[in-house]
Amino acid sequence: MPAKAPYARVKEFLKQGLACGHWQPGALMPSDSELVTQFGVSRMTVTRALRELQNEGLVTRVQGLGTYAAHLFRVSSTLTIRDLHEEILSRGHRHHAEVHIARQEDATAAVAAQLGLPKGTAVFHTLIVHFENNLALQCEDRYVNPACAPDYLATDFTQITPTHYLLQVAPLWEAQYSIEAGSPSAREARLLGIPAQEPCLIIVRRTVNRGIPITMARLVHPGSRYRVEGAFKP
Amino acid sequence: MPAKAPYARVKEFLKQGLACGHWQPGALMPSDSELVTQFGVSRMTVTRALRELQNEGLVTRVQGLGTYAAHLFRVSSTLTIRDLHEEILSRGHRHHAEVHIARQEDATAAVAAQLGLPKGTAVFHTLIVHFENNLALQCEDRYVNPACAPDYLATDFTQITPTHYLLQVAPLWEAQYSIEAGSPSAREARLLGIPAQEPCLIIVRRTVNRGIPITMARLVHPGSRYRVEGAFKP
DNA sequence: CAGTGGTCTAGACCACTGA
DNA sequence: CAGTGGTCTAGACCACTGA
Repeated sequence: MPAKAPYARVKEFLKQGLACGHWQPGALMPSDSELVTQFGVSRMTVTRALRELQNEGLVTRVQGLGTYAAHLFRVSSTLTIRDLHEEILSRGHRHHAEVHIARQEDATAAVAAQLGLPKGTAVFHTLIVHFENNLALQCEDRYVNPACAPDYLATDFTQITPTHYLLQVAPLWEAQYSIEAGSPSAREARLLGIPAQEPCLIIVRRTVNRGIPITMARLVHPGSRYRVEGAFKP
Repeated sequence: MPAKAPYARVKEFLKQGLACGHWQPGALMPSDSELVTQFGVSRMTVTRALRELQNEGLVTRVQGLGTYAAHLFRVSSTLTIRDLHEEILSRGHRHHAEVHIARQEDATAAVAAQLGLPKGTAVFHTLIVHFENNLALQCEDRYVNPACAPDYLATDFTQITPTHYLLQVAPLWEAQYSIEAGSPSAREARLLGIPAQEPCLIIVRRTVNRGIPITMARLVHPGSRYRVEGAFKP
């Protein structure tokens, strides 16, 4: 096992001090030059340790003032959103999809606004139900900006998920999403094969690439069959 | 406006190339030394740009081989979990809390297992309902490891939320959580003042500090009044 | 003014990979 | 072996803050 890198030792030292409360939130922490002296390393090394702590939200650095222990009232975590097909396969289960709608439509006012297009513009619309071991897991109602993916409707969605296809067409994404609990629409309940009053986990996601809206999707999951999990670490 | 820093220019250049598909996922990207030559900067500067792209999951670097465009099939995002009190105040609304339970109990087998304690150990239990402008927003059912917060029950929970208090006692957290849709229990429905069949967003969170479990909480929110939002960027 | 963090340079040594 | 990324050093100049 190789010795720990100096920047990692500095980082570890500071992290320990924060964890044991040696520096309370808001407290002034050692300056760069103090750490240089204390650890006998160059300033670049100290800087790297502190920049990583800053990126992790553990410290706040202010030019001219110093480095402060962060107020951890906002804890951020990494939530991984995966392609459903891949997620199901990784559990060792079978995935298949039923395509109920795959056509071009004139955008309603709401859809047009979300995709940044004039009302009435032709957009692609798909409605697909995804199954894990023959149990309905997700009803995916999606609109796509044709300018971003002109061949979208030529895809065989029983083989390739829209998410997978769109990631290939536009590899870099920005997105906003919301996660809420709600009731399925009558059609969604029928397609998912669940009672109309079953609570569902509903994710609404809007995706943008280089400022151009690509797609928006409403993903409805039976509450008893799906949940989002995550972890956060300091 | 100050000129953009050199490391930021290198990073921007690479990000653009990835966004426009110039480097497809898995493709070999320019080496450190090529970028040094191309941009006329020192290697530390190039390294910083690439390390940040690596931390963002956009590239993969392998010693001896090179830098590769990442496969973006997993997109990770930052989900911010905030202290509810702060969250409500930041919307300019009023927050108040009703404390229904605040006592010591003998841990059931399930609670003991989650907190890493023997069954029957004394633990702290609170049940608090949080209101935003007099509308119930969250029913918080929480168990706390007394070893981590011996004075927990002395807190006035109408003034200080358990989250806020525990963040002060143990500032650095690790946690696992799950988010799901479900029905409230009969008691939760009564406390929240909602129909028993209203879909709820349920967050279960277990928190650990330096390997020692601190607390576990079941947070139940009326689906019509609360949702989790987030964004991800490459 | 002295002290702070933000950033950069021009070198260096190392472990690693594949030819 | 030449080329790759991982990391470090010892300096430097700058913008910024508060005394």
